[in-house]
Parts: sequence; structure tokens; C-alpha cells
Amino acid sequence: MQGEGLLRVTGDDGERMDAARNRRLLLDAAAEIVATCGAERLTTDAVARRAGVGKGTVFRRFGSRAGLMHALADEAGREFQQAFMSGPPPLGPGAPPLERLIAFGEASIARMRLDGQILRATEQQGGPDLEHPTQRLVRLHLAMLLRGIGVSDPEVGAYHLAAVLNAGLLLHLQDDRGMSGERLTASWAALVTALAA
Amino acid sequence: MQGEGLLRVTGDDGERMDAARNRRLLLDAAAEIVATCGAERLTTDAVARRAGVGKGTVFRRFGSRAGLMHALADEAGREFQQAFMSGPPPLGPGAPPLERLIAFGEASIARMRLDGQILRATEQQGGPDLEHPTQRLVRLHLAMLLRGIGVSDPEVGAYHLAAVLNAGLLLHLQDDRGMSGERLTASWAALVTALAA
DNA sequence: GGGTCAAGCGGACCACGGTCCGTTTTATTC
DNA sequence: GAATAAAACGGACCGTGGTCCGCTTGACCC
Repeated sequence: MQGEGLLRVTGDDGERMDAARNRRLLLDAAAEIVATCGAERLTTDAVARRAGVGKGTVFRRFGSRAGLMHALADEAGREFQQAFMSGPPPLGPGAPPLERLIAFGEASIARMRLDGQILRATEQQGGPDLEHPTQRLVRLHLAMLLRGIGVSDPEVGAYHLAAVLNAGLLLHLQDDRGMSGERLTASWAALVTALAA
Repeated sequence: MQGEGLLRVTGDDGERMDAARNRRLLLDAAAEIVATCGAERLTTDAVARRAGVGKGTVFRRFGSRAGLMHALADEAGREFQQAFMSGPPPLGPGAPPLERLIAFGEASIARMRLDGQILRATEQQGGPDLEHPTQRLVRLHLAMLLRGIGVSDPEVGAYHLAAVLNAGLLLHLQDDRGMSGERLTASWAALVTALAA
């Protein structure tokens, strides 16, 4: 039925079969390359070649190299996302806002070990996509917690905290400057605690 | 004299005459192009052509496009730098640390109007040069003020504050999200005031 | 002035991100 | 199954950042 005969809907979310297949092929190829050579060495040509598709397909599916990285990061971060939105406290709901903020920073910092490279790759070049859905979700969460501790402008505050937790900075401090995760976590805790007072 | 016959020193800072001349030509050409077309539209070819030198010279002098942008930003920011290091209070020395911190943020935000474009151009691509001399100087200053208000880890705190004041974020909030300078300034003031308490 | 040689120069060249457009696939309709 | 047209495909192509290397300049010494 559908009302109009011109509608072409097929895949789970309106994606044609070949399109969906190629998205998976590309994401898998990209993940392999990142695992093998590191995120910085990933080139769009290489991904396309490895996935066995044309280069144009990469850009059709993901818009840009950064878009591909974002998709990769979103897959890797889904678990984290669920943890802070509906997982157990103190990261998830149930704990007081300040504790959740501290836990959020701690988890973000710890997360860098695993997929910091990918996250950093999503940030650079053309400026971070501050309005990417995932980023917005993070800020929405932070803003809620900030509101919970009585900060006067939670929206801007969320941008501030997100900036403090950006992957480029965190990786730089840990890997290049040799700062321990504990030190960064402590500094973060001091920051948000001060905001709550 | 000089002790050794192999030393070739000429310009003010050990730069050969032609090299110094070309640096100026390139900086002037770059400034013109930024003023005409905007910082994003500046290409290394165009700068070289306009300056009447080869493209290789751009990279010999500045290392990369980002390096050229840094040099440009440093020229533009020299005034600001002197203002917070040795100018009149509350930005310069003489005022209490908290007031200086607030003034620093306010000045940084106001500065975006003028050379935010160039500053943003120095930040993107390959990740910000967090260890560029100018950045280090800013952080050194912030760390001193943070120490002055009793923050426990001023070094990391300075990285945090610098992240909050980065040009990409500030321009995004002002230009893309339509936030007023006053609002950003207020949020900054609340942040550093909280840290001081 | 003439010789010496590190420093500087220039532009051909390369790699990579991103675009374009003619061809192929796929879902749908009859 | 044949027809149809929207959607997707692929790879040649382009612009730009960055490198390389043979040639030139100019500071220093005599």
C-alpha cells in the first residue's frame, strides 16, 4: 500500500539491500585497518579497496572520512552510551548528579585506552562536528547533570565539559605528556566538585 | 670572530637575508589572502604565487600550512600577549588572580571577533599543536593564576581552561549557535569563580 | 675580487580527500 | 517475466597539502 507507488523502501531503515551490505563491508574493512595500522593511517582508498567497492561508495555512504570515523566511533561507543544512560550507578541513573559527573569523566578517560584513536580521528580536520548526534547526546547528558548540581548555565557548561574531555586533549596528556589516568581523573573530579559547591 | 669559521650568521636571528625577506613576503601575502577570502580559503599555492616565491619556500619557512597560520596568529596576538603579561590590570599583573582569570577569558572571547578565523585555522587538522610556544605560554599564565586561587593541580587545570577557550568552540558558540559574548563570558566567570571557592 | 659551500630556492611530483557522471543494480508495477 | 526509474555503484578526475632534488644565492675567508 504505502499510499504512493513511487516509494522505494526495503532495508530495515529504508536502505537498499546492496547499500546496507556495502555499509557493513566498509565498516568492517575500516575497523580492520584501524586495528592493523592505526586510525591515522586509514585512507579512504584503502578502505574501499579492502571492502571491494569503489571509492565513491565510501563517500556516498558516509559523506567523508570523518563521517566514516564517526560511524566507527558510534559502534564502539554504543556500550558506553548505554552505560551512562541506563546502566548501573554511579555512571547510570540512581546516583546523585555530582557522583555521576565524576563517574562520567572517569569512564571517558578510561575509555581512551580502548578507542581513543578513533575518537580523536573524529575530532580533527574541519573542526570537530560539535553538532553530531553523539556529541549532542553527550552534552545533553552533561547538561542534565549540571542542572542537577545547580549550575546556572548548563547548556554552555556542557560545551565546556565536553571540551575538557575531548579525545585529542586526553590522549595528548596521557600518551605525550605521560600523565596518569588517576591524575586526570582527580583533576576532573576537582573541577566538577568545584562547580557543585 | 665567533670562534669557528663555519658559522653563517646574518639576519637578526641567524636567518639569511633572502630568507628573512621571503618570510615577510609570505606573511604579508597570507595576511592579504586571509583578509580577502577568509582563512579557510587560503591555499599554500596561492600564498606562494602571491608572494612571488616557489611553493617549497612556504614549507621551508613554516613547515606546514598550520605553521604559517601559527606565525600569522602570533603576529596578530602579540598585542594580546603583552596585555596579559605586562599590561594594566585586571588583565595584566596587579589585580587578584581570580579577577585576572575572568578578564583573561573575557579578552579571549572578545578577541574572536577580530582574529578568530586565524586562530581556528591553527587548531584544526592534525590536532591542535598543544605544545606550540604560544599555547604553552598561555597555559603557563593560566597555571600561575590557578595556583594563585589555590587549585590543586594547576598544570592540568590550565589544559582544561585552554580547552574551554579554544577558538573552534568559541566561534561555534557565537557564530553557529548564536550565543552572545556576554553569555559566554558569564559562563566562564562562573567556572573560574567556582574553582576559586 | 674570487673561491667555497651551507643555506635557500623552485616547481615538478606524490598522496589523499572529495566530486562527477555514465553504467549497473534493485524494488516495484503490470 | 518485462518494463521502469530511483538508487547505488565505480573509478577517472580534480584540488590541495606536503616532499624532493637539482640549481642558485649569498655569507664568509683569503
